[in-house]
Amino acid sequence: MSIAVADKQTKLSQLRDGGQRSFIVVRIVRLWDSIIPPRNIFTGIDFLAVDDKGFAMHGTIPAELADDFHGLIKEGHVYRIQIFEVGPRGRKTHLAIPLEALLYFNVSTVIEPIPEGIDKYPSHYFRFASYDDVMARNEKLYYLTDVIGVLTAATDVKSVTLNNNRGTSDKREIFLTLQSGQKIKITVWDPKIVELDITSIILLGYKPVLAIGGISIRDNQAYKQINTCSGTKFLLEPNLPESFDVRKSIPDDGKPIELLSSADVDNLRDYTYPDAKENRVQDLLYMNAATIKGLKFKVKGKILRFQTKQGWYYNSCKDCTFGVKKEPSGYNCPRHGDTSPRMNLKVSFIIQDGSFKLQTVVFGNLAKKLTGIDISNLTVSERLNLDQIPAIANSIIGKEFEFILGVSDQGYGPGLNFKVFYFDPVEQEQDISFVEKDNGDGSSSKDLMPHIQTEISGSSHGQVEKEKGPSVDVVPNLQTEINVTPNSQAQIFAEGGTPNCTPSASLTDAPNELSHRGTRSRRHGDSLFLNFFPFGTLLDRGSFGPLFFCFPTSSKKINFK
DNA sequence: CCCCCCCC
Repeated sequence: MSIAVADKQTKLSQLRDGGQRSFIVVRIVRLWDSIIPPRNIFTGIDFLAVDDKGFAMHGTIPAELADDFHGLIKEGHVYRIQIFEVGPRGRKTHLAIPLEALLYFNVSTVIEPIPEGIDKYPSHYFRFASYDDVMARNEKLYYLTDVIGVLTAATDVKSVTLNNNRGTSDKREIFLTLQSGQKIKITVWDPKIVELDITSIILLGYKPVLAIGGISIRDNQAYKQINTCSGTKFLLEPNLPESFDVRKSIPDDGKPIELLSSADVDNLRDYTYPDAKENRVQDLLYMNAATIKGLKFKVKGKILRFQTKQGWYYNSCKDCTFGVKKEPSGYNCPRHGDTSPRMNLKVSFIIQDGSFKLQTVVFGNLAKKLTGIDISNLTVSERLNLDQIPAIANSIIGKEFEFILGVSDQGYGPGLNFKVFYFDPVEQEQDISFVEKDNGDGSSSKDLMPHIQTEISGSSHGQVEKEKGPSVDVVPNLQTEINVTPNSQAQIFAEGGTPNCTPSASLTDAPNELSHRGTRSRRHGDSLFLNFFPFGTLLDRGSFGPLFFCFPTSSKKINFK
């Protein structure tokens, strides 16, 4: 096979929009099938390419050409690429880096591996965001976010029912402590769940440093929803300067990652409402409901009494929490159509701090935890007694709690009504408290990092922000790659370990790597996980049991504050 | 084909 020789090489930073006459030489540092959830639509093969100047570009191989190039391009390898196009993408979203111009393969593109003399090509490219960066970002940003931190905890896998009859999707929450000491919760969606092999990570026996490239951040009302997407890449114990910074700030405590119950985490708003402002009951009374909509507040108060004039439960759809009423045709849910009703707790109560009082409402499972009311255990007469709350609830009268509150439009009548998003009993003796470090600027790593990309001047794509320098790993092949082959769960390679611990042993070598195109056929090994860790039994506890426990040996009480 | 829950 003979390949026409383009006359000259161009560096990525010099590329202009349009068809390219010259060739480029780049390392493919990330490579993924771009798949849009929840219907798993395959839009093409995307990649992140870096040249020997440390300049990065997002590239894409259109879906029609994917089969032609699939076997020719592998993550971690360096290629000479000739005859391609440069330009923006129609839908500007989920790009790996803040650069609007992409590399586009076309039917004439020629790609040749460069086997030697490739040490100058960085093995990784990250632009790690600080906690404050993460909190400032949302779906308006067209590019994805990279983070690095210590992986401290993970939940079991839970199936989520999507809106608008779009089926279900599996998720697992993981918790990352960033260098500043602040924690973020990241939702890992199927099929990324198998790429972060939690079983193997537990077996490490310590909490590892984890770099994550390409997560998307959304504002979901007041809290940050941080999701994986098809472009997300996990790197365990990466050989990066930032790894050392993170480890220096967050020393190894010698314990494996914690396993949390997804049900509990869904009610844990310390993570999902990190911006909740501390306030007194008194402060909230002077606020304007219209202007604080969506905001969350952290307040302390005692439970004065219940308000049961409008009952302590409502009837909801059996499959969701929409309220349903009896119609001539039966019960009808806007989401699930014909349904049957079930009782759902909706408990209104007054909290007091000094002489100031606040009307609040708490729903569902959170209400069950707060009040101790278990609807399935009630007698018929208790259920029928709409204006008298079951006696067990009275045990919390007079008790003090810290609440996460937000204005509710589901309250009782006009005026300020607050919905409870989370509560935590205020106890005399605190057991173990997580000590949050003050939030420094988290930028010490910046000084150690080469600023290659930002030093490039006269780039034709002036969009690269000066926010952070790139993190460039110039020592390839030393970091542990997470093995993504579904049936090799127990394999995690140690630093500098096995010979197949090379970038090429990553995503593209998994035999069924492309099998999820347009399908939902892939299953992960969750049943194995659940067999190992019987969450249901361990976590079936009273209202105020330990929030978390550490598998497998200890069952300590931890207050996340 | 176009980026997933978290409602009441």
